[in-house]
Parts: sequence; structure tokens; C-alpha cells
Amino acid sequence: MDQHRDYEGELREAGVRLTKPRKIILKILGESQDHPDAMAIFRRAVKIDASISLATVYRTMKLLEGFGAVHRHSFEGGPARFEHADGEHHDHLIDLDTGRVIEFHSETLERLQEQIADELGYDIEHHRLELYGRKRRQR
Amino acid sequence: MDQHRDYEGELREAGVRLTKPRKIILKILGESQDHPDAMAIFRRAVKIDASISLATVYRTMKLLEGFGAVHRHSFEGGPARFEHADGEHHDHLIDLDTGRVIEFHSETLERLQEQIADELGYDIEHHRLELYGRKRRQR
DNA sequence: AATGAAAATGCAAATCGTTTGCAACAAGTG
DNA sequence: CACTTGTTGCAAACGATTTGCATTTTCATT
Repeated sequence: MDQHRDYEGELREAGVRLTKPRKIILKILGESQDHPDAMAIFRRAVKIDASISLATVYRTMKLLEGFGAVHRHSFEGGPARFEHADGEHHDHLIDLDTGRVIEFHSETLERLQEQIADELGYDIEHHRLELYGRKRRQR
Repeated sequence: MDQHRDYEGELREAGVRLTKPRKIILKILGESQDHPDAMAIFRRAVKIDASISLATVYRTMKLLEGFGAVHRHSFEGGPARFEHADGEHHDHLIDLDTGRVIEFHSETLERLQEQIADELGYDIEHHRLELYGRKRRQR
């Protein structure tokens, strides 16, 4: 249960400077329960420090992605969306009516994928599984 | 085994005009065994009719997608890639070293996905599953 | 086969999300 | 506190895709 990796510490050790924009973005990501895109992160950041630029948000997301601190998702249609990498792996179900993103995880599914790749002679580096659906009409 | 849906016929019936660019693009897609992006389709089309424009390729892809005649894939990194919709549903394994796309299908996987969505109270409209991997070192 | 209305095209300009060059600036070391 | 170097903000550049518009085509109708 590694609830919270110490990304600030990791970054510092890697010789990356802990700048004001980075701290702010890291904080925003840690507090976000949704999957914001760069613009949304930018808007939230500006409220804390009006001088932050969108370019820095993008640069920071790329940096954090490299450190495994955030995951980048490219759901259909829109821009890339990010999520803090704390917590265990999961896939996404996107509600086509509301745009809401529901996370789920299935060990069976994971193993099945690996088995499929194995049969094709491959090792999976990572995968992307997105289910696009609508809430079932009750009854 | 609906080997070949008659897309030209379907389009005509829907009141869509069967223009020269559309015929050419349809032919190219039918003959493609790979997953070309718009630019690749454009280049192939230009060889047949030099006056075709890239804008028309994009417009046609959108049209055909609407008819279910082609599937649009947005693999990591690059531009959207298309594939003729003939044949049965499948998912993709992308070779990270070569970029090659391998198609596969697993009924078990499909059913598992539906079961997962069902448990979350959803009906799947469509899904996207991409495995990114590397060829297993032999032995 | 000629006509004409509507749809589709090619072109260039516009758009969107994202990246980049560069001069000004700030983090962390000594 | 000063210095070195990484980082920033800005604006311009980018790649993929879309769009406005004048011109050309298709196809139903003569």
C-alpha cells in the first residue's frame, strides 16, 4: 500500500529543480480526483499563481510522465488527460453521455491480455483499454 | 461471412454521391492490408488521380466512418490510422520496435469486458484495446 | 445528350492541442 | 550572497485536422 510516493523527493534526487510551478502542479494533481487535461490543470494553477504558463504545464506533465508520477490518457475526441499515478493500475470506462470516467481493474483481464500477447510472441510493455458505454436502462 | 458489404451501394442509397475521389479512396482502403493514416491514403490516391486533395481524404474518412465503412484508430503518438471495416472485430497489438500492428481477437476477452461493464451498470457501445509490446526474446 | 440544383471538391486559411527557441529569471550549490 | 545552470514565460512554430468559399461534379430530370 504505497499510498503516497514522495515525488518531490524523487525529483530532487534526480537533480530536477523543485520550482514553484512544479510544486503547484504536483499539488493540484495530488488533489484531483478527476482526469483533468492540460488546460484544466493550467486554470487551477493560475488561481494559485497567476504567472504560470500553459507551456510550463505541458512541460511539467511530460517531465512527471517520465518519472512515472502521472499517466497520460488520450480518450476519444478531446485533448490528453492526466491522472496522478498513486494507486494501482486500472483501466477506464468512459460514460458517453456525461463524459465521466470510471476506473476499474480486473486481474483476470490483465492476465488474459498477457496470455494473448504471449501467444503472439510478445511481451506487453503497457496497454490501453477503454470501454465506451452508456448507463444501462434500469430494470 | 459477410465478406464484402457493398459500401458503394449503401452510400448511393443514402443519397451520397459516388464521386471520383470517393471511389478511389474506397478502392485504396479495400486493398490495404495495413493501417494507413490520412497522409498515406492521400499519397496512394494521388498516384491514381493527381488532383485529389488531402482535405477530401479527411472528409471522406469522416464520411465513411459515419457509415461504419472504416474504423479510425488513434494509436499512441502518431496521427489517426484507418482500416476498412470488412471482416470481424479485432483488437490491436502494436510492436513498439517496428510499429507493426498485429490484429487479434478473443471472445473470452470480449465477454469479460462486457461482464465488467455490466457490473458497473453500463452497456458497452464500443471499446478500444491496444497492447504495446516487444517481440519476446526467443528461447 | 443537354440542363440545372445540390452536393462535393480543391485550395488556402483557420483551428486545436502541443512543442519549441530564446532571453529573462530563479533554484540550489558553494 | 554569488554563480552556474536549469527553468520559466512568451510568442512563434508545429502537426494533424477542419473549414470557408468559389469552382467543379454528380445525378436526377428533361
